[in-house]
Amino acid sequence: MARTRREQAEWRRERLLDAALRTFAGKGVDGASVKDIAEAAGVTPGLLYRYFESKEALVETLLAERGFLPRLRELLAADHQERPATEVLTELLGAFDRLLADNADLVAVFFGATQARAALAELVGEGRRLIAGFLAARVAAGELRPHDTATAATTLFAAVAIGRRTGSPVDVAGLVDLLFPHGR
Amino acid sequence: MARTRREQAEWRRERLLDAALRTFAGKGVDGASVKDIAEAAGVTPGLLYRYFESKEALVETLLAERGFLPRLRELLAADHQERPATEVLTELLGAFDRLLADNADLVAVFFGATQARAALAELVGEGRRLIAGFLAARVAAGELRPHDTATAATTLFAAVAIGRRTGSPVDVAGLVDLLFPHGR
Amino acid sequence: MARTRREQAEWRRERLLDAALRTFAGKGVDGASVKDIAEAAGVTPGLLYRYFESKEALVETLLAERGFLPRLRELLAADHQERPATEVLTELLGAFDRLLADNADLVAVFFGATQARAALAELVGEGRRLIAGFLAARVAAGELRPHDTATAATTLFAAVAIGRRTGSPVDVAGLVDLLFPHGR
Amino acid sequence: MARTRREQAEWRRERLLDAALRTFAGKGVDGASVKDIAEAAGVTPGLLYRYFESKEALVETLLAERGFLPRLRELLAADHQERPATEVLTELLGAFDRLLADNADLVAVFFGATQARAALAELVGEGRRLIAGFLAARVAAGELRPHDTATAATTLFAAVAIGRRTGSPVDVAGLVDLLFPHGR
DNA sequence: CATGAATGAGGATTCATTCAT
DNA sequence: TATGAATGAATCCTCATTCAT
Repeated sequence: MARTRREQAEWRRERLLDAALRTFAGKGVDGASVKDIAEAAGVTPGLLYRYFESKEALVETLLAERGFLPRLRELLAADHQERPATEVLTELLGAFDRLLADNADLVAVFFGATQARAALAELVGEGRRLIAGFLAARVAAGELRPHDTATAATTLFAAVAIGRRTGSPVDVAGLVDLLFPHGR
Repeated sequence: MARTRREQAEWRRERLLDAALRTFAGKGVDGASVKDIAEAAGVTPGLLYRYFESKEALVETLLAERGFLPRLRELLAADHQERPATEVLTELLGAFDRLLADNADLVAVFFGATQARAALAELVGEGRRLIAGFLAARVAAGELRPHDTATAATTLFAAVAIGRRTGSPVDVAGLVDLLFPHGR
Repeated sequence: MARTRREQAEWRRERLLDAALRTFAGKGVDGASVKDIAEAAGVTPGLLYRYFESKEALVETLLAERGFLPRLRELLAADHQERPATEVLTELLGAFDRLLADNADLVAVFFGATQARAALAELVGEGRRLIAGFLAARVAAGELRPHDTATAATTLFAAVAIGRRTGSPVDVAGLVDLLFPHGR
Repeated sequence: MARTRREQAEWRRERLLDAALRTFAGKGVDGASVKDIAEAAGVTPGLLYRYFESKEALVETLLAERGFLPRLRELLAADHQERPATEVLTELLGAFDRLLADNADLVAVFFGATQARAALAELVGEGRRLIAGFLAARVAAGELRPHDTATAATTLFAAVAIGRRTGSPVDVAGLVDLLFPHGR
C-alpha cells in the first residue's frame, strides 16, 4: 500500500513481465496481443509502453531478465572436486530439470519465439560445453571410462530437456546410471 | 502439360502445401500471411481457399500429410530379428536423423506452431515406445544388459532431435556406443 | 454498371483521390484520418491500402497527379507575340486565378501539408520565372517601360495567390493597370 | 533566482509558449505532441496543463499573445503626415517584412494550422484596410495618382508576404517604385 | 479454375489528458 | 509547483476471408 513511486514502478514492471510470460506461454509470442498481456496484468495496453518500448522489446527483456542461463551457469560453475562423478552429474541434471520445471512458461516461450531460437541454441551449447568439460576432467582423472564426452554431454542435456518439454520427465538417476553403469 | 482436371488440382494442392511449408518454416506460422503463401506458390490468396478451408486447416493438413510419423513407423516396424542390436539402433537413429534433416522446414514448423505441440509430443512418444519395445526384447533375449529401457529410448531420441534442432547433429554411432559399450 | 475490372479499379482509385482531396482540404492532412477518407469515399479503410501504400503515399500521389503545375506551364508556354503585353498579362493572370479557384481544395492542401511546402515554392518560382521572362522581352521590345521585372513578376503572382487564399480575389485587370498604367 | 511565485509562474508560462512555438514551427501543430513541447521546455507533460487548458488552448494563446497583429497596427497607426508617400510606404512594408522575418516560426504555424486560417485572413485584411486608407488619403491630397487603392494595398502586402514565405524576400524599395514610379 | 476487389475485425502504437503523490 | 503513472480513444495499418466476375 504505502509504496513509493519508485517501488510502485518497479512492482508494476515485474507484474507486466509476469503477465507477459504467462500470456506468451499460453498463446505463443505471436498469438498473444499486447491487449491480452495488458488485460492479464489488469492495466491498459498504453501503459505497457511506458515500461517497454515495444512488444519486441518486451520479449527481449523477458528472455534477458527471466532467462535461466545465469542460474544454469552458477549450477555448473560450482566446484565438485571431491565427490563421485555420477553423484555430481545426478545433482546437476536434477537441478537443471527443476530449473526447466520451474520455468515451464519461459521454456514454452523459448521453444516458440523466433527471437528465442538463438537463445535456445546458446543455452544448450553452453550447458553442453560445461558438462563436457566436467566429464573430460573425470576421464582424465581415470574416474570415468574414456568416451566421447561431447556426445555424452549433449545426450544428457537433451534427454532432460525433451523429457520436460514433452511432459514426461526423465528419471535423472536412471539416466546417469544408463550412461555410466557402476559409476564408470 | 496434358493434365486432367483431377491431376491439375492435385498438383496445385501439393504446390500450395510446398509453398506453405517453406513460408511457415521461414516466417513462422503466425508470421506468414496467406498472401505470403499464395505469392510463394505464384497464385492469389483467394485460390488458396478453394483447396483449404482456412489457414488453420492448411497447417493441420501440412502436419497430417507431410508429418513424418508414418515414415517413422515404417522404419521402426521393420523386422530386425537377426542383426545385432547396436547395428539396428545405429541404423534406426541414423534414419531418424536423416528424416529430421530432410524435413528441416517441417521440424521448424513443429517446434514453433502452437497447434503442433501435441503432434510433437505424439511423435516423440510414439518413437519412444517403439524403441523401448525393441530394447526390451533384446534385453529379454539376453543380448543387451538389463537397463531402464524407457529412459534409454527417450535419451536416444532426444539426443538426435536436439542435435538437429540446435544445428550440431550428434554422431549416431558414437551415441549408441555411449549407451551400449561393447555392444551390450 | 457494366464496368470491366480494370475500369472499376481505375474509377475507384480516382474516387479515393477525390475523397482524399476533399477530406484533406477540410481537416488538413494531419487532421484527416484514413478512416475519414475511406468514409468520404464510401469504403472501408483497408481498401485504401490496395490502392495506395500508405497515407503518405496518398498525399504524394495527390500532389503529383492532381497538381496544377503542368497546366500552369501550358498557360505560360503559349506564344503571345502579336498582342499587347497588358492584354496578355491580364489573360494569363486571369487563367491563373481561375486555376486557383478551380483547385481551391488542392490549394488548401498545398498551404497546409509540410510535404507540400517544396511544391508550393516550386510552383511560385516557376510562374515567377516565366512571367519575368515575358516582361523582360516586352521591355526589350520597348513596349513596357524599363522596370524590375523579377519583382514585378513576384508581385503579380503573389497578389493573385493571396487574393484567392484569403477569400477576396483580386481584380486582375485592375492589378495589371496598377503596375502598367496606360499599358506601359 | 530570488523570484516571487508570481514571477516564476509568469516566467514558466513564457518558456512554455517559446517551446511550443519552436516545436510547432518544426513539426507542425498536429505533428508536435504535448510530450514534445514539454520536453522542449524541460518539464513534464502534466505541468503544461497547469498553464493551459488543452493543446488547442495553447495554440490559441500562441496566436493571440505572440501574433504580430498588434505590432502591425502600431506600425500602421503612426502619423506620417509630413513625409512623402513612397518613403512612408517603403518604411512600412520594410517593417512588415522584418516582422515576418523575425517571426518565421510563427508564420510557419500560421500557414500550417487549421485553426490559424481565420487569423491569417484577418491579418491580411487588417493590413490591407490600413494601407488602403493611407493610399486613399494621399490620392485625395493629390500626392499619388488616382488608382485602385484596395488592389494596390493587397498587392503590396501579398508581394512581401509571399516573398518571405517562399524564401526569396522581395526588394521593398523596388516594389514601391514599381507601383509608384517617380513617387506617384 | 482463378482472380482480385472488398470487408471487418483486430494488430501495435501514440497521444491528449487526468490525478494521486 | 511539479511529477509521472495510468487511461481510453484514436491512429495507421495488416490480414484472413468472401465473392462477383
